[in-house]
Amino acid sequence: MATVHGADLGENVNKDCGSGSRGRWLVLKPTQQGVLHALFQLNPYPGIATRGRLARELDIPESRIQVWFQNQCMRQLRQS
Amino acid sequence: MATVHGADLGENVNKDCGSGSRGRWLVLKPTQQGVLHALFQLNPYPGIATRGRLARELDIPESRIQVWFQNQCMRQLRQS
DNA sequence: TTTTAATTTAATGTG
DNA sequence: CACATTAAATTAAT
Repeated sequence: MATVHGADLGENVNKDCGSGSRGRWLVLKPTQQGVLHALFQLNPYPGIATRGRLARELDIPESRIQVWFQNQCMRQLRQS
Repeated sequence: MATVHGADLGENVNKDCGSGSRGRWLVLKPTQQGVLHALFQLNPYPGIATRGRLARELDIPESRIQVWFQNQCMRQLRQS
């Protein structure tokens, strides 16, 4: 077995996100993705206030909200 | 990277699937995945007739139908 | 924006 | 057809 991706990241694959039922590393649940996607269509560039509220509502750190919106912008652009 | 299976996968990354607007290699569309998943729940082991009909309905080769069902079986088992 | 790393999925090969 | 494994793609995060 060739460990192609054998990166020694140790235990950095967080075990629980808070609401995460499956602790893979960091995966948003379909429900959370749905909310994020819906809000993205309304406003691709939410302010800190909106992000904070959303973070509390989805029970995930604001950092991830911000990252998700950034990645979503890139994804939308690369679709074309 | 040891190419253990000296298979000629070099240029086998099809450029256009026909129904796919983005011909990367071969990705089933959510619609097709939905149909396959639904049928899998009804019958995980469809015969050649059912596979053929499904292949024509989804407009994809029967081979891929068969492979998908095999992989789906594995996935269901590995869930636990 | 680019890259890295983890996960998933389509496909191949073997028993 | 079950099973292991590879290659390509997706996605979260730096």
